[in-house]
Amino acid sequence: MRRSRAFIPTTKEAPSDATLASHIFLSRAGFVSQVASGLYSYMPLAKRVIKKIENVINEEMSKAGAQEVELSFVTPADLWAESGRIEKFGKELLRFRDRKENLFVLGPTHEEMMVDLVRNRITSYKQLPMNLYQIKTKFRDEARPRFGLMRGREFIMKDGYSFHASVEDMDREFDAMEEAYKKILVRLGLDFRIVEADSGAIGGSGSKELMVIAGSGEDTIAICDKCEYGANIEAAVRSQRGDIPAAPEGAFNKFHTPNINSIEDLANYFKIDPYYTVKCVAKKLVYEEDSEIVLFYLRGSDNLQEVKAQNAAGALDITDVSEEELQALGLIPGFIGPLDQDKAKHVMDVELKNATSMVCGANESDYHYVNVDLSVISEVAYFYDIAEVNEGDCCPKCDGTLSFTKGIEVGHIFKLGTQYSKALKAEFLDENGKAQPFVMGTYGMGVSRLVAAIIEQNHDENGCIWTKESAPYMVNVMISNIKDEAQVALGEELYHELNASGVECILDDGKERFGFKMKDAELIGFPYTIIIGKELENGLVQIYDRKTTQKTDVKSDEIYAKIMELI
RNA sequence: CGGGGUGUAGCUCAGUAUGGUUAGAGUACCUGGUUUGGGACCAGGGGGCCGAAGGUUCGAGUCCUUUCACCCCGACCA
Repeated sequence: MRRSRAFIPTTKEAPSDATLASHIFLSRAGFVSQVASGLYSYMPLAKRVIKKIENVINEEMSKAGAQEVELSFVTPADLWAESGRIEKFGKELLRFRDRKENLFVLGPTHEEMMVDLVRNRITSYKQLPMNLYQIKTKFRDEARPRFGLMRGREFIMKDGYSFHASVEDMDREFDAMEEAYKKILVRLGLDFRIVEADSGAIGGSGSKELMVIAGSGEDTIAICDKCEYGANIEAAVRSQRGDIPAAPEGAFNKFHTPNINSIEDLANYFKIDPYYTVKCVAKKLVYEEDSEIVLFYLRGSDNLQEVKAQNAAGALDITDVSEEELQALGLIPGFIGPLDQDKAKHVMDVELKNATSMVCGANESDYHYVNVDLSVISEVAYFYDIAEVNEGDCCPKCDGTLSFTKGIEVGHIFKLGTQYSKALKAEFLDENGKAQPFVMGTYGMGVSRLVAAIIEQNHDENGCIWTKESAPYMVNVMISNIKDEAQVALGEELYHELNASGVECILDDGKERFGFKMKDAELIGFPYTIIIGKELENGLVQIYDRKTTQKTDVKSDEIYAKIMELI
């Protein structure tokens, strides 16, 4: 492609609302253009990158034995009613009626559609397993789209669904998909981590997220410094703490603790480690029909993980509670404790089971109990892992230490089980001629989000730095002075040679000056730019490596061989 | 969905408190010239229903009402 003919509208300034590097650079370099909230048009460069990513996905899916299909974007609302998700998905589902007044939704994900496709077509265990996927535009009417391509309403996603005769076979496929996804991200040149995730309300026996490591990521993940363990903070667990502080001594007693109503004050007052205090976090749990206040108890050194808390209570939602609401129940904020207390439901963190030498609220203003032995209630209390892991905690898989990092969720794989096949009555006959619902797995990967994630991880102050497998063009042949005939001649020759060799390249034949062309090349982020400039008089050209920003002199008659070697 | 903000040239923004020539700048674009290794310079030029609708007024980008869009914080996000 000739730069002079290409539709690559680069700009010096970014849209005022762009804050993320990917949003700024993809806009400035002429990859995308916003048309409405969460809606973007892809210009030629972006389209090329998307195709690159799709190719990698297609190749790896093909190797893994998955088959590509394409389901209609507009999906009948009936199917969503059948699975019950039309309610659950709520306003994110964009609904509309056709001229015959039939209700449709724009597909935000395609479980129902895929199950509908295979039901009554795959009818025997002999036809299983089956893995079908598509790469397609999705639409979710997000309450608040943001961050450019990272969280749009319309986005491109690869979504795959596998069908199995047994849980064991689904597990096997799940592992195979994890491997395939790993290969895709490795090929795209990304630094990522596969982490354990909260399965959420959708259920299923397990799920993992593929996180691209980037400071701008919206998810916090805990990773081990020694082994492969990694988990979303919502799901992260830890092993027993190694360096347990010395326990305070003394006998059970009730102490006057005037105005001591925070963990910090309490620990200071008794000169003990917060580890030996009991923290109470009150939350309102919302269920389908009603809601209630639940008290969550943890060690003072820990914080409540709300997703875990919500799961522990089996609730749909978890919200904050005001002091007034607590007082209305007869609870005294700052002095709530688990002993002799039945005003609200309790959930105790597993670490409190049989804990001794604890200080906790006495459910009486300005009083705490000390040296409490919680084994007295360990038989009857409800224990659940509700603590959020802290940085420095012990890895649950080895003796390493956990640390936090931010990640961008670019993939999510789920063990769905029979949830959808049961709801939609998608069954096959097993060896015994008995009807069974399909055991399913589902595997998603955000294609347009990957475009943004690549840039989040690979950019500098001057612009994009595309990885080799994702670059819209591998080589930019830059003629620095279009009026110099020798430069033009070599540029044209090289351009034709590279094209003939199947190298994707741009010939920068514009009339701009050197500095402008360099800034442009850096902004767009071609992995290599061949600078044909004034050194040509001495028989030299340069190769500019976008990643290292190094310029290397190469003899002009060796440049073709050299660049072919690099790419 | 709650709270806040902004809509003026392709883009980034002045101008709006106090209504009054022909609505501005930078950048981008076009023409001519100079320049040619880090977004260059000079001269000339095109480009606007001042988000939309209604109202007040002799007169509205500016005041009033309604409405739409976009953005930010939060909630939400199989």
